[in-house]
Amino acid sequence: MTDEVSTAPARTRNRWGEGERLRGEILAAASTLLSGLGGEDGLTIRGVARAAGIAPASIYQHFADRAALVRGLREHEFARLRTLMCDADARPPEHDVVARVREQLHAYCTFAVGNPGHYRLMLAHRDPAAPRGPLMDVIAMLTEAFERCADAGHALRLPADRAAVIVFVGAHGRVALLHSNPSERSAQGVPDFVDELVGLVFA
Amino acid sequence: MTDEVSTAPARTRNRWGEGERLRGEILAAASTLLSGLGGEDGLTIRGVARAAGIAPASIYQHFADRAALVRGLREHEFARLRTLMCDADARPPEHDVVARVREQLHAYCTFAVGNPGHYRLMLAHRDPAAPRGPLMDVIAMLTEAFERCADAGHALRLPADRAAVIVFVGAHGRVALLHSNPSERSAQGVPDFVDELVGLVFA
DNA sequence: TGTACATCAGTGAACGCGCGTTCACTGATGTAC
DNA sequence: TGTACATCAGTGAACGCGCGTTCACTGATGTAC
Repeated sequence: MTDEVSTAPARTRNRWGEGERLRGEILAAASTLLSGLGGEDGLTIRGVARAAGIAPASIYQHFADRAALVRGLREHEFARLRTLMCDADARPPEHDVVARVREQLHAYCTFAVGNPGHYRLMLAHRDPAAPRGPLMDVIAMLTEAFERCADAGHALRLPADRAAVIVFVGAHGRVALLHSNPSERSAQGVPDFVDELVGLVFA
Repeated sequence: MTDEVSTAPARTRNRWGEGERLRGEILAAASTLLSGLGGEDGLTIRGVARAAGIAPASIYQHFADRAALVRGLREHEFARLRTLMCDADARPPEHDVVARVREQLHAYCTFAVGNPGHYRLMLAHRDPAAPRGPLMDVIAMLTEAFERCADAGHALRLPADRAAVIVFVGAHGRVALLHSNPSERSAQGVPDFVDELVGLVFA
């Protein structure tokens, strides 16, 4: 049993004008912490401070309170997800529109499966200010992708926006179920499920 | 602002041999409490005791610890859900097998939409002892219902068990999304979504 | 029928803990003159 | 170039709080004789 305190080896402070760097380190530490956690709970100011090797009080120079920290982390992770999905969309040949929608969804699922804590945080949070928030971006990306499919002659059984919602919701359900049941180690079932679902929306 | 302590008006204790009744009262109080909550967190021993009008220590006569209380509540709610789904299945004329599968799903969604806290508790919990737990019962019911449809000549685009999983996962995803986004007040979207989904699995 | 005792339902007070947050501080690094 | 001062990054110690859990208890109700 190692002493966790002693493993943090006297962090050297940032130089003048580089105080903002700690903000990034705090988010990184919180992100790491979240990986070993089920969700937002357990993500405490003190815990993040421990993980970052700083004093709890130091966090308040960059985040007004715990809620602000969680908000910051949430935006941070949404940005990451968007990047992953864009990359995935660009991976197949441009004309293979069906492969592109599949890749987007697989990227989404890979992120969700690989980062349960982050995923929960991103979806479970309620922000009265931003009603649907960044999730709409994801659905919009999928809607566009399905529209491209329809334009390319791949007939849909529903309007593109409905198809996007159905597939997104299905993927979310599948992942959420996987997360709520860790004994189901076969994350492999997820892409298969998604492909099955995508198959259903095409005529 | 009323004093919450004074509103609990000197509970009269149960009579000899009726000590088990308090167990039910505790579960009922916890259930009520959960209705006003997002999930398991905030469901505290002390909070439940307050809601039930008893001393925190009294809970330990019926539940070994907080985990046992949560477990008890969970089983309690799963039993409720199963009953609702069975009732729903029996509502349409027996030969209308498609209506019966729809009704089951609507019952499921109605419960989930109307009881966010309970629903989260039921799905989010991890019990290494019972790998998939009572959720499998639900999926088994749906599989049976789809098999009845297939037998009655309503052709499926997938095997009955896959159809059940797809539809269940989709419904779960839809509900989970509704819960994570309380500004979406139109719970009406849920049954429509489910019907859309059911429509997709039939040829 | 009394009466001593066992059993039951439930409690009050205390414990140690980790939490979020505040506040006055320390010491290094930059700037003005 | 020195030196006084401002600014920065970050801290240590303390606060009050609600939590889970324990333990010795209280008082009512049943049972044995």
